[in-house]
Amino acid sequence: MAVTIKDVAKRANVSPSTVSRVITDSNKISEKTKRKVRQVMEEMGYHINFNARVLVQKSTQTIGIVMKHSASHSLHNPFFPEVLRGISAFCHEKDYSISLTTGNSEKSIFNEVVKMVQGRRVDGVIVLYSKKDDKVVPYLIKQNIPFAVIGKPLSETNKIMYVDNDNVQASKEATEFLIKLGHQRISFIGDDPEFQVIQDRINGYQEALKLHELEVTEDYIKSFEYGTANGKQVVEELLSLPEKPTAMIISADVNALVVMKELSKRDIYVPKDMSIISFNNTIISQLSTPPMTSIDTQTYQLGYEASKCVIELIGDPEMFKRSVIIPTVIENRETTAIYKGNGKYN
Amino acid sequence: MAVTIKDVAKRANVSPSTVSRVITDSNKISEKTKRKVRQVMEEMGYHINFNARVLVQKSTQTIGIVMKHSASHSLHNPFFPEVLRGISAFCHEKDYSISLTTGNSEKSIFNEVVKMVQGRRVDGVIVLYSKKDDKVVPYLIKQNIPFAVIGKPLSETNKIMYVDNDNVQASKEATEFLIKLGHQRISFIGDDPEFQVIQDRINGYQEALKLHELEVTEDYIKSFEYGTANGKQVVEELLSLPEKPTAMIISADVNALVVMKELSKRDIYVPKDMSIISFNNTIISQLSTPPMTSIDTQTYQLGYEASKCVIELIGDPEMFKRSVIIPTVIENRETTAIYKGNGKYN
DNA sequence: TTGTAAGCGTTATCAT
DNA sequence: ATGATAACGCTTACAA
Repeated sequence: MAVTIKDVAKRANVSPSTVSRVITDSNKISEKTKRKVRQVMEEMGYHINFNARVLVQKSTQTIGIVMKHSASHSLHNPFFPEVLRGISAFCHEKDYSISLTTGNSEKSIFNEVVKMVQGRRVDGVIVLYSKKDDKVVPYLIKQNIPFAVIGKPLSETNKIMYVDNDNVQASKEATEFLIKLGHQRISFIGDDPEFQVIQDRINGYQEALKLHELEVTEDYIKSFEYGTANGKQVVEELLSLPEKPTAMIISADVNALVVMKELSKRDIYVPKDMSIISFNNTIISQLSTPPMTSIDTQTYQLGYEASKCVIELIGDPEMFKRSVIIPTVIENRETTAIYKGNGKYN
Repeated sequence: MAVTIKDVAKRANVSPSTVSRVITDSNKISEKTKRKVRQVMEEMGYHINFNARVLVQKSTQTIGIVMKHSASHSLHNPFFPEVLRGISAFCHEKDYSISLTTGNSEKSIFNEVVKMVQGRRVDGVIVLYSKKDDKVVPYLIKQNIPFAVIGKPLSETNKIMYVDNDNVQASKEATEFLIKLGHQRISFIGDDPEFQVIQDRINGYQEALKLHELEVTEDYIKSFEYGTANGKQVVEELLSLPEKPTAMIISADVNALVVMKELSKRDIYVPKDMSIISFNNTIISQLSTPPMTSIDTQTYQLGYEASKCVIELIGDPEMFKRSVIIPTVIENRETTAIYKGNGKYN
């Protein structure tokens, strides 16, 4: 059996409460006693039992991270490690631990969240997505537990702390970037359209088109998820259109890579025949051939700010529910080119 | 204040222990009582306080995951999400939670491990690396807590559960694969040589060379870490050698990507002028241009088996300390070609 | 089958 | 500045 506070107390000839006070470095304990007790703790190899402390203090110093349904999905996307890195960094600064959901369906993840929250295993939660008809966020509101969302919540935005890019704006800028290069037939390829981030980006894309009096063609808006065969299909559909697009905005750089591969199979060269802008600017877009023009969403920062939000909220549950917008920047690399009308099919 | 077992007991006109027994679905409680108690729990919105249970049962149903020093390093490598996915999958099956280290130095990670273990926050631990002079593993042995290592431990292998590929063999096979294609000047590029996995792969590489009576040239053995400028330097050094290599084995596909980029800058074509085999077969090697010939280390499986090991070990701490070797397979893609002597510099 | 009561290892309150 | 004692919310002998 492990050494407890009582064992230490006995050996140091003090009471358990004194030992406890030494642990928290209370200023009501004399330096002399502190030294003595600390020495005994050292000798006996004492270490605090975290669970006992949690039970009485009701603070776990742990935050739970809720991934998208299908951890697999989340974990396949290089977005995840990067956001986790940001979360992790701030948690480390504040000495918080991180607990991860493991489920692979919406339902099992929801159950885990309930277990985390009701089981008092976490002091706060970060939800890594925002999705239509999602039950997690409403549940967290109801439970009144500190949480932050990465992405833009669909409702009650005033009651929710969230960290997001201005995806509408970012996508609008990406579109305008292409328009300024002379492109008129621009396609938008998302991943799962159920997530708000995709909706926002579609909106920004459409706004830009309208602003420049270009037609909004539903046929140009596609989506597929990495890992399915649909990448190929999407490319085929787009290329079989009578008016083929000359540029694409692709909402995740993994997907952009898939598209580029499919294009190259068909001898369509990027950026000569097709311009591409991807989102996220992960290592993938930096190292692809050719390196991608990509919207840097500053994923690390997204994570960092999110954990900052929750941890502050834990400290003051009544605090003003601010939301944080992380700026995006276009990394102009080599997958975008001026439209010259001399591409494969113009 | 949350609803406790006592509140439920009172309302259901039973004793707290009865409620407790209903929670654990004890077979000594009548169906009738169970139904009644469950209904009251439902009505009152009861949910178990996990920490209280942990305190008495001494089981947290949580495993801790120890990343390489610098979470950033770990998290930048697509190996990590994949191994986590495997760990996560088995943990989910067994209803275990996952807790992550957040530190970014060897020292801070070690402290976190101590906190996890001594603070009784985890029942077991998975160490995601094996490294010379690492303090974590010896500590875990000393504490006698169930743990598993992903990678080959440097000593006391009989006392340690570990899951690994046969990296010596895998690297040997990779080398022989290239030799059979006619290559004689083969370079090996690792990442951090402090990790055992790199040592093993270097050994396998050298074994193969010797077996085929090829010279082992120290100048051909290089290493660099992603994120540093050293990738460029390594390529430059290799290319300035009087006897330039015609093939490379690169110990992580992110690094391979960096090398390929540097080669392409110098108009050296893969595989025409240079053959490349990478390790890990992540999405990166699958989608690179050209797609890489890569050793699939079955990272997911590595994670899955590791969590299986710890969780079994938690169930039976005296169990035989087996080790699991996950087979590797060469994915033959387009970065390797027969050596024809007509490359850039032959 | 159910209840009583002790105990898990802390911290917090109230004395001293 | 320190000690005694009662929580915290649960499980588990032991008793009934």
